Amino acid sequence: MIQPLRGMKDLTFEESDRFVHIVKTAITVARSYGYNYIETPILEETALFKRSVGDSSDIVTKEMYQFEDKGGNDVCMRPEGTAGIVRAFVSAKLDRQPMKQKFYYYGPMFRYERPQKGRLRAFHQFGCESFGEASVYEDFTVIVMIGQIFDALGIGYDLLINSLGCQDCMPAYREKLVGFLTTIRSDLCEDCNRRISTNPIRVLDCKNEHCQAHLTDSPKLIHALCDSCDTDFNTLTALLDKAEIRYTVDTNLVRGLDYYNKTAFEFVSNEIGSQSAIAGGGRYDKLVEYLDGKPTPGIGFALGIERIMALVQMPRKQREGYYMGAMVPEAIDILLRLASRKRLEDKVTVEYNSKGFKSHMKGADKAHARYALLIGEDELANGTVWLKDLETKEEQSIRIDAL
RNA sequence: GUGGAUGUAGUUCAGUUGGUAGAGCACCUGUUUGUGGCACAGGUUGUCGCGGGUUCGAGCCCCGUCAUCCACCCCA
Repeated sequence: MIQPLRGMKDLTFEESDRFVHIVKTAITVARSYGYNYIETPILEETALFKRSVGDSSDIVTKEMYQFEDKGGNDVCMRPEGTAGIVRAFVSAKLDRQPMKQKFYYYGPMFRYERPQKGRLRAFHQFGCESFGEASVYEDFTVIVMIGQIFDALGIGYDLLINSLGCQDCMPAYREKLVGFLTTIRSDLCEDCNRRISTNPIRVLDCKNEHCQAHLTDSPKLIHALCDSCDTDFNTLTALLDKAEIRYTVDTNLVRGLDYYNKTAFEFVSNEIGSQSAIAGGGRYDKLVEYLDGKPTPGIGFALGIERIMALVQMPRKQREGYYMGAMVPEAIDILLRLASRKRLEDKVTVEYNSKGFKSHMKGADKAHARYALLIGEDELANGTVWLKDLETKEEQSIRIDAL
Protein backbone atom coordinates (compact mmCIF):
# COMPACT_ATOMS: atom_id res chain seq x y z
CA MET A 1 0.00 0.00 0.00
CA ILE A 2 1.31 3.42 -0.90
CA GLN A 3 1.27 5.84 2.01
CA PRO A 4 1.29 9.62 1.81
CA LEU A 5 4.72 11.18 2.12
CA ARG A 6 6.12 12.04 5.50
CA GLY A 7 4.48 15.09 7.01
CA MET A 8 1.69 15.14 4.43
CA LYS A 9 -1.92 14.42 5.23
CA ASP A 10 -5.16 13.59 3.48
CA LEU A 11 -8.21 15.38 4.81
CA THR A 12 -11.63 13.75 4.57
CA PHE A 13 -15.12 13.93 6.04
CA GLU A 14 -15.21 15.83 9.32
CA GLU A 15 -11.68 17.19 8.82
CA SER A 16 -12.19 18.44 5.30
CA ASP A 17 -15.50 19.93 6.43
CA ARG A 18 -13.64 21.93 9.06
CA PHE A 19 -11.00 22.95 6.52
CA VAL A 20 -13.64 24.29 4.14
CA HIS A 21 -15.47 26.00 7.00
CA ILE A 22 -12.30 27.90 7.99
CA VAL A 23 -11.49 28.95 4.43
CA LYS A 24 -15.07 30.04 3.77
CA THR A 25 -15.19 32.08 6.95
CA ALA A 26 -11.87 33.77 6.20
CA ILE A 27 -12.95 34.55 2.64
CA THR A 28 -16.21 36.10 3.76
CA VAL A 29 -14.40 38.42 6.16
CA ALA A 30 -11.61 39.27 3.70
CA ARG A 31 -14.08 40.14 0.96
CA SER A 32 -15.87 42.49 3.29
CA TYR A 33 -12.55 44.35 3.62
CA GLY A 34 -12.18 44.63 -0.15
CA TYR A 35 -9.81 41.75 -0.82
CA ASN A 36 -9.97 39.83 -4.12
CA TYR A 37 -8.87 36.30 -4.80
CA ILE A 38 -5.47 35.74 -6.37
CA GLU A 39 -4.12 32.39 -7.50
CA THR A 40 -0.41 31.94 -8.12
CA PRO A 41 1.73 28.90 -8.98
CA ILE A 42 2.97 26.59 -6.27
CA LEU A 43 6.28 26.21 -8.10
CA GLU A 44 8.49 29.30 -8.44
CA GLU A 45 12.05 30.12 -9.34
CA THR A 46 14.26 29.55 -6.31
CA ALA A 47 15.73 33.03 -6.62
CA LEU A 48 12.35 34.51 -5.70
CA PHE A 49 12.48 33.11 -2.19
CA LYS A 50 16.18 33.79 -1.73
CA ARG A 51 15.62 37.44 -2.51
CA SER A 52 12.40 37.94 -0.54
CA VAL A 53 12.31 35.56 2.39
CA GLY A 54 16.04 35.97 2.81
CA ASP A 55 19.24 34.11 2.08
CA SER A 56 20.02 33.63 5.74
CA SER A 57 16.57 32.60 6.93
CA ASP A 58 16.01 29.03 8.10
CA ILE A 59 13.21 28.63 5.62
CA VAL A 60 15.50 29.25 2.67
CA THR A 61 18.69 27.66 3.97
CA LYS A 62 17.28 24.33 5.09
CA GLU A 63 13.56 23.90 4.59
CA MET A 64 12.84 24.33 0.91
CA TYR A 65 11.68 21.65 -1.51
CA GLN A 66 14.17 22.73 -4.11
CA PHE A 67 15.14 20.90 -7.29
CA GLU A 68 16.12 21.27 -10.90
CA ASP A 69 13.27 20.76 -13.36
CA LYS A 70 13.59 19.00 -16.71
CA GLY A 71 14.57 22.28 -18.35
CA GLY A 72 17.45 22.79 -15.95
CA ASN A 73 15.75 25.58 -13.97
CA ASP A 74 16.40 25.94 -10.27
CA VAL A 75 12.87 25.84 -8.84
CA CYS A 76 11.15 25.23 -5.54
CA MET A 77 7.74 24.62 -4.03
CA ARG A 78 6.59 27.74 -2.29
CA PRO A 79 7.41 27.68 1.45
CA GLU A 80 5.14 30.68 2.08
CA GLY A 81 2.68 32.81 0.16
CA THR A 82 3.75 36.43 0.19
CA ALA A 83 6.75 36.16 -2.16
CA GLY A 84 4.66 34.64 -4.94
CA ILE A 85 1.89 37.19 -4.56
CA VAL A 86 4.35 40.08 -4.70
CA ARG A 87 6.03 38.50 -7.73
CA ALA A 88 2.61 38.22 -9.42
CA PHE A 89 1.86 41.82 -8.47
CA VAL A 90 5.05 42.99 -10.16
CA SER A 91 4.67 40.60 -13.13
CA ALA A 92 1.26 42.08 -13.88
CA LYS A 93 2.74 45.56 -13.58
CA LEU A 94 0.20 46.45 -10.94
CA ASP A 95 2.96 48.48 -9.28
CA ARG A 96 2.50 51.02 -12.12
CA GLN A 97 -1.12 51.58 -11.17
CA PRO A 98 -1.82 54.30 -8.65
CA MET A 99 -4.71 52.44 -7.04
CA LYS A 100 -4.47 50.30 -3.94
CA GLN A 101 -4.70 46.56 -4.47
CA LYS A 102 -5.77 43.90 -2.00
CA PHE A 103 -5.54 40.15 -2.51
CA TYR A 104 -6.39 37.05 -0.55
CA TYR A 105 -5.17 33.55 -1.30
CA TYR A 106 -5.13 30.11 0.23
CA GLY A 107 -3.42 26.88 -0.62
CA PRO A 108 -0.63 24.47 0.21
CA MET A 109 2.85 25.53 1.34
CA PHE A 110 5.84 23.21 1.61
CA ARG A 111 8.64 23.11 4.13
CA TYR A 112 10.99 20.20 4.63
CA GLU A 113 10.92 20.05 8.42
CA ARG A 114 10.58 17.33 11.03
CA PRO A 115 6.81 16.85 11.44
CA GLN A 116 5.22 17.53 14.79
CA LYS A 117 1.89 18.62 16.23
CA GLY A 118 0.87 21.65 14.20
CA ARG A 119 3.79 21.27 11.84
CA LEU A 120 3.43 19.49 8.54
CA ARG A 121 5.62 19.42 5.46
CA ALA A 122 2.65 20.19 3.27
CA PHE A 123 0.39 22.57 5.14
CA HIS A 124 -2.15 25.19 4.19
CA GLN A 125 -2.30 28.89 4.72
CA PHE A 126 -4.91 31.51 4.11
CA GLY A 127 -3.40 34.95 3.66
CA CYS A 128 -4.02 38.52 2.61
CA GLU A 129 -1.73 41.10 1.04
CA SER A 130 -2.55 44.80 0.86
CA PHE A 131 -0.48 46.90 -1.57
CA GLY A 132 -0.06 50.64 -1.80
CA GLU A 133 -1.23 51.69 1.63
CA ALA A 134 1.51 53.04 3.89
CA SER A 135 -0.75 54.31 6.64
CA VAL A 136 -0.55 52.64 10.03
CA TYR A 137 -4.34 52.62 9.97
CA GLU A 138 -4.01 49.78 7.51
CA ASP A 139 -1.85 47.88 10.02
CA PHE A 140 -4.58 48.34 12.57
CA THR A 141 -7.27 47.31 10.09
CA VAL A 142 -5.45 44.12 9.14
CA ILE A 143 -5.11 43.14 12.80
CA VAL A 144 -8.80 43.84 13.38
CA MET A 145 -9.67 41.74 10.37
CA ILE A 146 -7.73 38.73 11.64
CA GLY A 147 -9.40 39.12 15.02
CA GLN A 148 -12.74 39.16 13.26
CA ILE A 149 -11.95 35.91 11.43
CA PHE A 150 -11.05 34.22 14.71
CA ASP A 151 -14.14 35.60 16.40
CA ALA A 152 -16.29 34.26 13.56
CA LEU A 153 -14.64 30.86 14.02
CA GLY A 154 -15.19 31.02 17.76
CA ILE A 155 -11.57 30.62 18.80
CA GLY A 156 -9.53 32.53 21.37
CA TYR A 157 -6.09 34.00 20.86
CA ASP A 158 -3.39 36.27 22.25
CA LEU A 159 -1.96 39.03 20.12
CA LEU A 160 1.73 39.93 20.15
CA ILE A 161 3.01 43.04 18.40
CA ASN A 162 6.34 44.69 17.80
CA SER A 163 7.97 47.21 15.52
CA LEU A 164 10.97 46.20 13.45
CA GLY A 165 11.84 49.74 12.39
CA CYS A 166 12.59 50.95 8.89
CA GLN A 167 15.50 51.83 6.58
CA ASP A 168 16.22 54.91 8.65
CA CYS A 169 16.41 53.48 12.13
CA MET A 170 17.09 49.77 11.66
CA PRO A 171 20.68 50.01 10.32
CA ALA A 172 21.80 52.23 13.20
CA TYR A 173 20.10 49.95 15.70
CA ARG A 174 21.59 46.93 14.06
CA GLU A 175 25.08 48.36 14.45
CA LYS A 176 24.42 49.13 18.10
CA LEU A 177 23.09 45.62 18.65
CA VAL A 178 26.08 43.98 16.95
CA GLY A 179 28.34 46.06 19.20
CA PHE A 180 26.50 44.81 22.28
CA LEU A 181 26.37 41.20 21.12
CA THR A 182 30.08 41.19 20.40
CA THR A 183 30.80 42.07 24.03
CA ILE A 184 28.85 39.04 25.28
CA ARG A 185 29.81 36.82 22.37
CA SER A 186 31.39 34.12 24.55
CA ASP A 187 28.17 33.69 26.55
CA LEU A 188 26.04 33.05 23.49
CA CYS A 189 25.27 29.75 21.82
CA GLU A 190 26.81 28.61 18.55
CA ASP A 191 23.75 29.59 16.49
CA CYS A 192 23.73 33.07 17.95
CA ASN A 193 27.38 33.58 17.22
CA ARG A 194 26.71 32.77 13.62
CA ARG A 195 23.67 35.06 13.61
CA ILE A 196 25.70 38.05 14.81
CA SER A 197 27.12 38.35 11.34
CA THR A 198 24.28 36.91 9.26
CA ASN A 199 21.16 38.25 10.97
CA PRO A 200 21.81 39.77 14.41
CA ILE A 201 18.14 40.62 15.01
CA ARG A 202 17.34 36.93 15.22
CA VAL A 203 19.60 36.54 18.23
CA LEU A 204 16.91 38.34 20.21
CA ASP A 205 14.38 35.55 19.96
CA CYS A 206 16.83 32.71 20.49
CA LYS A 207 15.02 30.11 22.59
CA ASN A 208 18.16 29.16 24.47
CA GLU A 209 17.63 30.14 28.13
CA HIS A 210 21.30 30.78 28.67
CA CYS A 211 21.34 33.25 25.77
CA GLN A 212 18.15 34.92 26.94
CA ALA A 213 19.65 35.47 30.39
CA HIS A 214 22.47 37.48 28.83
CA LEU A 215 20.16 39.37 26.50
CA THR A 216 18.06 41.15 29.14
CA ASP A 217 20.26 44.24 28.90
CA SER A 218 20.43 44.24 25.11
CA PRO A 219 19.45 47.46 23.37
CA LYS A 220 15.78 47.31 22.37
CA LEU A 221 14.76 48.39 18.91
CA ILE A 222 11.53 49.76 20.29
CA HIS A 223 13.63 52.40 22.12
CA ALA A 224 15.70 53.19 19.05
CA LEU A 225 12.96 53.82 16.53
CA CYS A 226 13.07 56.92 14.35
CA ASP A 227 10.34 59.51 14.79
CA SER A 228 8.16 58.18 12.01
CA CYS A 229 8.32 54.56 13.20
CA ASP A 230 7.87 55.58 16.81
CA THR A 231 4.82 57.69 16.00
CA ASP A 232 3.27 54.93 13.94
CA PHE A 233 3.82 52.35 16.64
CA ASN A 234 2.28 54.61 19.25
CA THR A 235 -0.65 55.28 16.96
CA LEU A 236 -1.14 51.57 16.49
CA THR A 237 -1.16 50.78 20.19
CA ALA A 238 -3.51 53.70 20.82
CA LEU A 239 -5.89 52.43 18.15
CA LEU A 240 -5.82 48.93 19.63
CA ASP A 241 -6.47 50.34 23.09
CA LYS A 242 -9.42 52.35 21.85
CA ALA A 243 -10.83 49.32 20.06
CA GLU A 244 -10.35 47.31 23.26
CA ILE A 245 -8.19 44.74 21.54
CA ARG A 246 -5.84 43.16 24.05
CA TYR A 247 -2.22 42.79 22.98
CA THR A 248 1.26 42.33 24.37
CA VAL A 249 4.24 44.24 23.06
CA ASP A 250 6.88 41.61 22.54
CA THR A 251 10.17 43.33 21.76
CA ASN A 252 11.70 39.97 20.91
CA LEU A 253 9.11 39.18 18.31
CA VAL A 254 11.21 38.89 15.20
CA ARG A 255 9.58 37.50 12.12
CA GLY A 256 11.77 34.87 10.55
CA LEU A 257 11.35 36.30 7.10
CA ASP A 258 13.72 39.09 6.14
CA TYR A 259 11.25 41.22 4.22
CA TYR A 260 9.34 42.55 7.22
CA ASN A 261 9.73 46.08 8.56
CA LYS A 262 7.82 48.32 10.96
CA THR A 263 4.74 46.57 12.36
CA ALA A 264 5.09 42.85 13.02
CA PHE A 265 2.48 40.78 14.79
CA GLU A 266 1.66 37.23 15.73
CA PHE A 267 -1.56 35.61 16.94
CA VAL A 268 -0.91 32.71 19.29
CA SER A 269 -3.03 30.10 21.03
CA ASN A 270 -2.00 28.28 24.17
CA GLU A 271 -4.27 25.32 23.43
CA ILE A 272 -2.44 23.56 20.62
CA GLY A 273 1.01 22.67 21.94
CA SER A 274 4.38 24.15 21.19
CA GLN A 275 3.57 25.23 17.63
CA SER A 276 1.38 27.99 18.95
CA ALA A 277 1.41 30.63 16.21
CA ILE A 278 -1.90 30.54 14.41
CA ALA A 279 -1.37 33.68 12.34
CA GLY A 280 1.45 36.06 11.69
CA GLY A 281 2.38 38.92 9.49
CA GLY A 282 3.49 42.49 9.20
CA ARG A 283 4.52 45.30 6.98
CA TYR A 284 6.93 44.86 4.05
CA ASP A 285 7.45 48.27 2.48
CA LYS A 286 10.63 47.38 0.57
CA LEU A 287 9.66 43.99 -0.79
CA VAL A 288 8.11 45.16 -4.05
CA GLU A 289 11.34 47.04 -4.81
CA TYR A 290 13.49 44.00 -3.97
CA LEU A 291 11.51 42.12 -6.57
CA ASP A 292 12.08 44.78 -9.23
CA GLY A 293 8.83 46.68 -8.86
CA LYS A 294 8.24 50.35 -8.29
CA PRO A 295 8.46 51.24 -4.58
CA THR A 296 5.12 50.17 -3.11
CA PRO A 297 4.35 49.74 0.57
CA GLY A 298 2.65 46.52 1.59
CA ILE A 299 1.28 44.67 4.58
CA GLY A 300 -0.03 41.17 4.92
CA PHE A 301 -0.51 38.10 7.03
CA ALA A 302 -1.04 34.38 6.79
CA LEU A 303 -2.90 32.02 9.03
CA GLY A 304 -2.18 28.31 9.44
CA ILE A 305 -5.29 26.40 8.54
CA GLU A 306 -4.28 23.06 10.10
CA ARG A 307 -3.39 24.74 13.38
CA ILE A 308 -6.73 26.50 13.44
CA MET A 309 -8.50 23.25 12.64
CA ALA A 310 -7.33 21.97 16.01
CA LEU A 311 -9.25 24.80 17.68
CA VAL A 312 -12.46 24.95 15.68
CA GLN A 313 -15.61 23.20 16.82
CA MET A 314 -18.06 22.49 14.04
CA PRO A 315 -21.77 22.90 14.69
CA ARG A 316 -23.57 19.56 14.99
CA LYS A 317 -24.62 18.22 11.65
CA GLN A 318 -28.29 18.69 10.87
CA ARG A 319 -30.32 16.18 8.92
CA GLU A 320 -30.61 17.31 5.35
CA GLY A 321 -32.01 16.22 2.01
CA TYR A 322 -33.65 13.07 0.83
CA TYR A 323 -32.89 9.38 0.98
CA MET A 324 -34.67 7.54 -1.82
CA GLY A 325 -35.09 3.78 -1.96
CA ALA A 326 -37.20 1.14 -3.63
CA MET A 327 -38.60 -2.12 -2.33
CA VAL A 328 -39.33 -3.40 -5.81
CA PRO A 329 -36.66 -3.26 -8.53
CA GLU A 330 -39.02 -1.78 -11.12
CA ALA A 331 -39.39 1.39 -9.03
CA ILE A 332 -35.74 2.39 -9.21
CA ASP A 333 -36.12 4.06 -12.60
CA ILE A 334 -38.82 6.28 -11.16
CA LEU A 335 -36.56 7.20 -8.25
CA LEU A 336 -33.74 8.21 -10.55
CA ARG A 337 -36.02 10.59 -12.39
CA LEU A 338 -37.36 11.99 -9.13
CA ALA A 339 -33.83 12.39 -7.83
CA SER A 340 -32.56 14.48 -10.73
CA ARG A 341 -35.54 16.77 -10.32
CA LYS A 342 -35.12 17.12 -6.55
CA ARG A 343 -31.38 17.69 -6.89
CA LEU A 344 -32.04 21.05 -8.45
CA GLU A 345 -33.04 22.24 -5.00
CA ASP A 346 -31.83 19.77 -2.37
CA LYS A 347 -29.37 17.02 -1.53
CA VAL A 348 -30.49 13.56 -2.60
CA THR A 349 -29.04 10.12 -1.89
CA VAL A 350 -30.39 7.23 -3.94
CA GLU A 351 -30.03 3.60 -2.91
CA TYR A 352 -29.80 1.59 -6.13
CA ASN A 353 -30.46 -1.76 -4.52
CA SER A 354 -34.03 -2.74 -3.94
CA LYS A 355 -34.37 -4.02 -0.39
CA GLY A 356 -36.64 -4.34 2.61
CA PHE A 357 -38.40 -1.47 4.30
CA LYS A 358 -36.53 -1.65 7.55
CA SER A 359 -33.21 -1.81 5.79
CA HIS A 360 -34.09 1.36 3.92
CA MET A 361 -35.06 3.11 7.12
CA LYS A 362 -31.69 2.27 8.60
CA GLY A 363 -30.04 3.49 5.43
CA ALA A 364 -31.93 6.77 5.56
CA ASP A 365 -30.83 7.25 9.13
CA LYS A 366 -27.19 6.48 8.30
CA ALA A 367 -27.29 8.91 5.40
CA HIS A 368 -28.37 11.54 7.89
CA ALA A 369 -31.25 12.43 5.59
CA ARG A 370 -34.13 14.63 6.64
CA TYR A 371 -36.65 12.75 4.52
CA ALA A 372 -37.04 9.10 3.62
CA LEU A 373 -38.80 8.64 0.30
CA LEU A 374 -39.70 5.04 -0.53
CA ILE A 375 -41.57 3.21 -3.24
CA GLY A 376 -42.96 -0.28 -2.66
CA GLU A 377 -45.53 -2.44 -4.41
CA ASP A 378 -48.52 -0.38 -3.27
CA GLU A 379 -46.96 2.94 -4.24
CA LEU A 380 -45.91 1.62 -7.61
CA ALA A 381 -49.46 0.47 -8.29
CA ASN A 382 -51.00 3.78 -7.11
CA GLY A 383 -48.47 6.11 -8.70
CA THR A 384 -47.53 7.51 -5.28
CA VAL A 385 -44.48 7.70 -3.01
CA TRP A 386 -44.26 7.24 0.73
CA LEU A 387 -42.51 10.15 2.45
CA LYS A 388 -41.43 10.46 6.04
CA ASP A 389 -39.87 13.40 7.84
CA LEU A 390 -37.30 11.68 10.03
CA GLU A 391 -37.19 14.55 12.45
CA THR A 392 -40.90 15.20 13.08
CA LYS A 393 -41.79 11.58 12.27
CA GLU A 394 -44.68 12.79 10.08
CA GLU A 395 -45.41 10.57 7.14
CA GLN A 396 -47.57 10.87 4.08
CA SER A 397 -48.41 9.40 0.72
CA ILE A 398 -47.95 11.77 -2.21
CA ARG A 399 -48.78 11.39 -5.88
CA ILE A 400 -45.58 11.31 -7.90
CA ASP A 401 -46.59 14.17 -10.18
CA ALA A 402 -47.29 16.34 -7.11
CA LEU A 403 -43.66 16.24 -6.00
C1' G B 1 19.10 18.25 11.98
C1' U B 2 18.91 16.35 17.72
C1' G B 3 16.31 13.67 21.69
C1' G B 4 12.20 10.62 23.84
C1' A B 5 7.83 7.49 23.21
C1' U B 6 4.96 4.37 20.04
C1' G B 7 3.69 0.98 15.70
C1' U B 8 -1.45 -5.59 16.95
C1' A B 9 -8.79 -5.90 13.12
C1' G B 10 -11.98 -0.10 9.73
C1' U B 11 -10.97 2.46 14.72
C1' U B 12 -9.43 2.79 20.09
C1' C B 13 -6.64 -0.47 22.60
C1' A B 14 -5.48 -5.38 25.66
C1' G B 15 -2.08 -9.37 24.96
C1' U B 16 0.60 -11.80 31.63
C1' U B 17 7.64 -15.07 32.72
C1' G B 18 8.61 -16.25 24.45
C1' G B 19 3.92 -21.68 23.26
C1' U B 20 0.98 -20.11 16.19
C1' A B 21 -4.10 -13.56 18.45
C1' G B 22 -8.53 -10.86 21.86
C1' A B 23 -12.17 -6.66 23.77
C1' G B 24 -15.14 -2.11 23.09
C1' C B 25 -16.82 0.87 19.12
C1' A B 26 -17.89 0.50 13.89
C1' C B 27 -19.78 -2.71 10.05
C1' C B 28 -23.24 -6.82 8.22
C1' U B 29 -27.51 -10.13 9.36
C1' G B 30 -31.55 -11.21 12.39
C1' U B 31 -35.22 -10.28 16.66
C1' U B 32 -43.11 -9.13 12.50
C1' U B 33 -40.31 -9.51 4.26
C1' G B 34 -43.92 -1.64 5.74
C1' U B 35 -41.37 2.10 10.26
C1' G B 36 -34.82 4.68 11.68
C1' G B 37 -31.76 6.31 16.26
C1' C B 38 -32.33 2.29 21.58
C1' A B 39 -31.98 -2.90 23.26
C1' C B 40 -30.85 -8.07 22.44
C1' A B 41 -28.72 -12.29 19.54
C1' G B 42 -25.39 -13.84 15.88
C1' G B 43 -21.50 -12.79 12.29
C1' U B 44 -17.21 -10.59 9.21
C1' U B 45 -12.49 -8.30 9.59
C1' G B 46 -5.53 -9.25 11.09
C1' U B 47 1.38 -10.65 6.10
C1' C B 48 0.94 -8.26 15.12
C1' G B 49 4.80 -1.57 10.36
C1' C B 50 8.84 -3.80 7.20
C1' G B 51 13.64 -6.73 6.89
C1' G B 52 17.01 -9.74 9.29
C1' G B 53 18.76 -12.49 13.79
C1' U B 54 18.36 -15.66 18.46
C1' U B 55 15.13 -20.04 19.56
C1' C B 56 12.25 -26.46 18.87
C1' G B 57 8.92 -22.13 18.82
C1' A B 58 8.80 -14.69 18.44
C1' G B 59 3.25 -9.99 18.79
C1' C B 60 6.66 -10.53 23.06
C1' C B 61 14.01 -10.92 23.07
C1' C B 62 18.25 -8.59 19.75
C1' C B 63 19.85 -5.59 15.34
C1' G B 64 18.44 -2.62 11.32
C1' U B 65 14.84 0.16 8.72
C1' C B 66 10.42 2.99 7.79
C1' A B 67 6.45 5.64 9.81
C1' U B 68 3.58 8.15 13.60
C1' C B 69 3.38 11.14 18.03
C1' C B 70 5.81 14.61 21.45
C1' A B 71 9.79 17.96 22.64
C1' C B 72 14.15 20.89 20.88
C1' C B 73 14.78 24.00 16.65
C1' C B 74 11.89 26.91 13.39
C1' C B 75 7.35 28.94 12.16
C1' A B 76 1.58 29.47 10.09
